Amino acid sequence: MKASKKPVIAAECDRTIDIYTKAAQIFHEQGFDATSMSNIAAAVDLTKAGLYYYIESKEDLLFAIMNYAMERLETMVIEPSREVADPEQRLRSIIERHGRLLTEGNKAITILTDEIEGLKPKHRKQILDRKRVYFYFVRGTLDAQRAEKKLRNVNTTVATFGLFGTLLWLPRWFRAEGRLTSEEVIGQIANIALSGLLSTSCEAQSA
Amino acid sequence: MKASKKPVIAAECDRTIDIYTKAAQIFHEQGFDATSMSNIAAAVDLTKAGLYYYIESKEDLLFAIMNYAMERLETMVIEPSREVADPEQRLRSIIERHGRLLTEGNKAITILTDEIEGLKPKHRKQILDRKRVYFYFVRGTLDAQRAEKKLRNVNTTVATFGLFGTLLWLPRWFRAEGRLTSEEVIGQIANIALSGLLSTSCEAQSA
DNA sequence: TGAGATTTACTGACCGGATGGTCGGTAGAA
DNA sequence: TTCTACCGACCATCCGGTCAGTAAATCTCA
Repeated sequence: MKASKKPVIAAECDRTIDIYTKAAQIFHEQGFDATSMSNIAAAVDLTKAGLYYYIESKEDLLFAIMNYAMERLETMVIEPSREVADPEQRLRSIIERHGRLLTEGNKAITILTDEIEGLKPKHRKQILDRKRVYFYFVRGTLDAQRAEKKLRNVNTTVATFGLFGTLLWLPRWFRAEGRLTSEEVIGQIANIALSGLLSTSCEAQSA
Repeated sequence: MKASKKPVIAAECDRTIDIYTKAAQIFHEQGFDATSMSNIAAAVDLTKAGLYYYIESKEDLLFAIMNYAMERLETMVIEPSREVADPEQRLRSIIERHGRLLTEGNKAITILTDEIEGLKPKHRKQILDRKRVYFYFVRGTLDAQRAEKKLRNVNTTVATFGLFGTLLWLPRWFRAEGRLTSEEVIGQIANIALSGLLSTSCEAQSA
């Protein structure tokens, strides 16, 4: 018999999580296509054949990583932010929580944006559908600001993608060993984004 | 004898430009590693062997595309913007010109950000060095705003990367067939960025 | 002008190596 | 004895790249 009793839902046993994390790390460094299964196997102290005891295929591994990352995004960014009633504070919560996820060590979350092309169409659609929910949630938060007449005169779709650009670019340049801590950087980004989008606080509060 | 008398400077004959453009398009769609040389050859109506009459290697093709893209960035964004004396107007010029390059048809410019890992270290360093010049140019423009006390209380490095994120994310979502024209989108992005970074115009002027 | 030489632009067939994936087997725990 | 976790060896396929050869265009010079 082959692996994965619960094929997709992620977060099974210790070993599986370890494989996801290490694989995500390597995919992040080298890219999905440039990474061989032997690479990953070696990183988790297995042979390639041993690795296939835990996963079904390379594409399946990528899909599992992305599902794992989506779960983290949902539980650590979306769900807590939904609880925030005030739209401005909700926006700040989204930026800060998503920023934290992107700057912490686990690279699964960056795979989510960089390697969708590696998925088969069916799996890709599943992930994109889940991402779309997040997109609408953020855009809806901006629309709510518009209702309160706090939003500048901008198209909310453009504003949302603009914000995502700034956020998702973070892992490409942020270094934990650098001069600024992740909290400092995230705070600054939140301030820039909020003052770029909202007309209320002409000088945003400091982090 | 093999190809390329002027090996790297790009923009040789018609056919070479055609190859660069088509290859950039396919690299953009499928990724560098996922694209085979036969793919590219077929797209320009050649056999793989015929393609190698024009290029030296796959990596060399990527490098040529990136040099070509850097040249366009330098002549169409950096050089004209250097002429703009006022820092705020210079920043707007950078955003608008770079935005235009990113939303027009030629995909070479997006390869520049997405496929650096495909280059050999030596070539990668050359491209990164050239990119760094651009980075310092933009950050310098923000520093100039600070000197004029028009910049909000933000770290200019964070602000620069934040701006790059918004810009470089553009080609991932913008569709020329969509509701908004590229000029409208670029104008909105410029307004958001300028009001996010500068404290002068609390409501930025419309495009 | 035109016959022969050379160059340009290209092809089909081929090669070594790497890759994703499989399979029969096995040590040790339960 | 059965099941879990794993390995060494193997396979078909594909990929980047090469090479010998060639049709047509271009040049050379009597």
